[in-house]
Amino acid sequence: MDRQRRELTFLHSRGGFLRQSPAPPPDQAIAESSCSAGDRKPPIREVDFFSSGNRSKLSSDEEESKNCKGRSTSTLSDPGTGLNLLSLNSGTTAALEDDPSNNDTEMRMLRLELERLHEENRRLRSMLDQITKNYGHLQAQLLMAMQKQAHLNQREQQRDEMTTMSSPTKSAQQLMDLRPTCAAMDNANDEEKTREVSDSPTTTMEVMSKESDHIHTPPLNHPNNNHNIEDGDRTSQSWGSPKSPRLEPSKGGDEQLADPPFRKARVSVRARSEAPSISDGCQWRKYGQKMAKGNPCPRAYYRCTMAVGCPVRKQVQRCADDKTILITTYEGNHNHPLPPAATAMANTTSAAAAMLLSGSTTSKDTPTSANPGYFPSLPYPSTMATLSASAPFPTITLDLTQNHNPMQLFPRTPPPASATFPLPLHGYAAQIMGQLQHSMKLPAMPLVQLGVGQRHASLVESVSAAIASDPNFTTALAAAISTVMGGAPPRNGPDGNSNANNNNNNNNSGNNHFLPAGVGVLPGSPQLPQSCTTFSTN
DNA sequence: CGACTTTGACCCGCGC
DNA sequence: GCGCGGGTCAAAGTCG
Repeated sequence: MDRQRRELTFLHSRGGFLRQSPAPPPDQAIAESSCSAGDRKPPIREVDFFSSGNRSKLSSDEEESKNCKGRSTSTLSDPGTGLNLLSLNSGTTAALEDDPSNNDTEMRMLRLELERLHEENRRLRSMLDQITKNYGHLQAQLLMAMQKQAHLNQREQQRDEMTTMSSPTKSAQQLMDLRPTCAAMDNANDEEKTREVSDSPTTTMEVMSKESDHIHTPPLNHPNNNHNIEDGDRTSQSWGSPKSPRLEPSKGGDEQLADPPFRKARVSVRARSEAPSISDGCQWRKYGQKMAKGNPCPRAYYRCTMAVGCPVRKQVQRCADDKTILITTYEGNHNHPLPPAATAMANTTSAAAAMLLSGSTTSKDTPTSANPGYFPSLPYPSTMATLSASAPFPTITLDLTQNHNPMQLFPRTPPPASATFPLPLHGYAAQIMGQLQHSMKLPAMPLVQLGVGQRHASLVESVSAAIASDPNFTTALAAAISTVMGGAPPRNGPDGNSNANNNNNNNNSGNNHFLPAGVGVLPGSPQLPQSCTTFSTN
């Protein structure tokens, strides 16, 4: 646990890199085999760490490097472990220098081997860069295609409604209802987006974020949409507040507005916490509290105040059955950089939301409401991650309250071939899975980029299987959350979340571990597509 | 004084 | 149409 915490802390501090790095290669398991299980380190992290010139990690890993010394020679001979081998360089070099018995020939061979591995590493990294670029281009193209399709559908429906509706006021309302998405789908915007995609030197994730904003919410940072920032309190209604009628026309009508990217998903996380709150690193302001039916504990409503107009909200409530369980709900996408402490949670839950949304694409017509498990036929325990499309929102529940033994909980049957984590999951999910793989020390899950045509169907199964079948996912998620919770001393920092007068369980959560500006901040993550993280009330 | 919490009122969707 | 419940608003109060 301490190790996981340390790694996650490191992940936070190295957030910028991690978010720009694709998921670990499938041969990670092979690469990790060069050290004993206890010495395993995510190899790609090490490589990038080396290249980034950050030496502090060296000292922290000095002991592990020493542990690897004895094995360095034999390990070096494995050409398939190039990435990881570089992490042993210091130990290897030290071993070579410390042992005068090595003859020159052996030294030369080892150095040659080292150089070869360096070269191979460079080659692999360039390949990785290329793949990342291609991936970004494909994502952009896919999104643009989806947007155009949605735009066409919208215009069709708009035309239909204009002809069928006799009431002028109703028609006007319809037009208003469609405003957010129509504005986002404007041709001018399309052109601009095209330019963004093709010309912008931003990272893939940044492109994705911009695209997501165009799709799901009026782009908050768009000069033509400043009203959304100024009108921040209303943003939730404009992008589909539960009580908002604006997106309701999709109900019972065409499925165009129910297109997955426009649907609102929830990610529900149940976490056991004696503390009054879960510190997720964000800054929240309480704007309401209600007594929910069937629960003696009030439900508190919070709004993200880290940026003006940030549409993210969360609900916090204790479980009626077990008051040590905190059920917290996040909704919406941050429109601002997140501190590292918040990034882990945001990324994880966004990934879960993305999974859910992707999965709900093809299953929206299936009767899932009464079924707590989205895929009841799965042969895996689904107690830790449950997908549900129950009204009004599809919800994914991550139950972190159960004390799972990762060894025992490995799927009784091997995951099906589809239990992969497709990259098109908005990128982040794959990254997070990569991170989780690191922290879970799992054999690498194959990351398969599916073709667009087979995306959704496979996605549903893949994601569900990946989550439901792999308790380590939520175990690592729990580790991440416990890092946030445990690593955050109960203080009322600059976030201003003073709970002294909070006589309820409304925890607010706000302790921020702010780093200097830009350090470890994920530029893209706040705009994750439909990242609605819900600590659900079930 | 600004930021935050509290809390009653209000809005809206939904079911009957 | 009405009532219920979830979600939000906004004025008043609190705190540092």
